[in-house]
Amino acid sequence: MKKLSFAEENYLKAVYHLSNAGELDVTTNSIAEEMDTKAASVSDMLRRLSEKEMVVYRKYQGVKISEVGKTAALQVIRKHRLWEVFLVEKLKFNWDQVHEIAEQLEHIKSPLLIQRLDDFLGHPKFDPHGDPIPDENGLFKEKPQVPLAEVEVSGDGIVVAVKDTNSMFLQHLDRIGIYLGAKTKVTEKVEFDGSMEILVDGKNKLFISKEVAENVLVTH
Amino acid sequence: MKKLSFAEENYLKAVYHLSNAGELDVTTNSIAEEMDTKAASVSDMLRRLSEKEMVVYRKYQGVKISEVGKTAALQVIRKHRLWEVFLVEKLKFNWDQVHEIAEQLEHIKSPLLIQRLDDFLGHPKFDPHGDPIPDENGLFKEKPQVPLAEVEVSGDGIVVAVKDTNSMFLQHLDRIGIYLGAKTKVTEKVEFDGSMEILVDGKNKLFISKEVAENVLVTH
DNA sequence: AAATATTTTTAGATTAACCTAATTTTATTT
DNA sequence: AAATAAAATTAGGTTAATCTAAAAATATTT
Repeated sequence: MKKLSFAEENYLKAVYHLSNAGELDVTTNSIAEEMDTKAASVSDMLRRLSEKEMVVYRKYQGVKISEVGKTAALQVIRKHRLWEVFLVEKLKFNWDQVHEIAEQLEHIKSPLLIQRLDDFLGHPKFDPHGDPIPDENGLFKEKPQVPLAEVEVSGDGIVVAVKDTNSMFLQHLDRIGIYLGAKTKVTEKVEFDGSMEILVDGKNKLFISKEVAENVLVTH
Repeated sequence: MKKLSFAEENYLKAVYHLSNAGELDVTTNSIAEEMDTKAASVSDMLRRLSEKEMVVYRKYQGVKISEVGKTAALQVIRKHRLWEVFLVEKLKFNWDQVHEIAEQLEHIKSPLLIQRLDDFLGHPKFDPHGDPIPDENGLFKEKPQVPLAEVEVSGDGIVVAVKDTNSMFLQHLDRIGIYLGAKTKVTEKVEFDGSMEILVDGKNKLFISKEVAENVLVTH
């Protein structure tokens, strides 16, 4: 596996994240939006990543990350998250200050460095945002997923799955603005009917019913 | 002062080093050799660095680093040396393993990161090879350093730096028992080949070649 | 199923950083 | 001081990564 450029690593990471760990196909436009570039640039890069067999690319049909690509993406993610731990635990940064710096540090190439850093940090399993840190083989434990209904008031979460997948329910989620990856904070819980008030992405206040709260799964 | 690319920073650093801290004019070929590129590439880059007023460039006459250029170079050198201290002191690397990794880390852009790293390391004044670490303003104190080769017979010294930092040389020093901080006494000098006999820490008698004697720097 | 809109790709430019080959300038010999 | 050698620059090309504008493919609406 020849080594990737910074740009290639960044695209791979974006594909990995948008595909929910490599499960779904990802569209050109969603990558362009995520990376703040133009669709034309994305098409170009996908062609190149495809030649290197990092993704499986069918024109006009979107991309899926390949097994090699997934391994490469996970190593970059591993480095990113280990550096974030370092910045918060050792250099006393706040968790909201570390992302930008880790975006740079994640591209440093030295397997030995990462091994030593991991040792130095005591083999942490989660980064300061609660995201799991893959090991040298790209394996990691997912945080347990809980229904929003079980989250305490003021508890944060990220929507990672839905229990019920019937389309009426999914359409309802679309309509009210709940989607995979959305950040949630429970702001109020109503005892008698199981409904709740939540804040989505720190800005959209929503009232959701017990039915919804029980079927939206978040990490916490 | 707009920010520089990795390549620009590397060229600036090379100019700074080759000019003996910005004193002398530097030739195109010497830069090409130092950086392992072609003279044509160097000319190209010098033109660009000159437009950015990082160097004073007169065609066919060589370059001198400008005041802004010197400041920029010193900040990169500061970062390089702080990261080297981190790698040796915290991550337990040997002094011959850190240069390559620090070459990458030195380009990370975040003044706050460097400030915090400096705090974390306890404001070291010298890197693992004995080279001084410039402060935020680019100032540093040099220890008066002389090559062992220039020390008189019966002259004492303490090893404070090495001129050559390639890892083969450093490993050789490790093997024969010369390290930063070692006390030296020149016991005999051989005229015809420049080799010498020294006593390390008052107990280990060593024969060292001219090459070694010229590349080990001591205070006296 | 046609028309329209949206998404994606291609075509063609641009910039940074490199290269080789040719040319120009400076230095060294004879 | 010519001739030759060495050093440096320019000319012109390449690659990665971007862009805008045009064309093509797919999706949606009427």
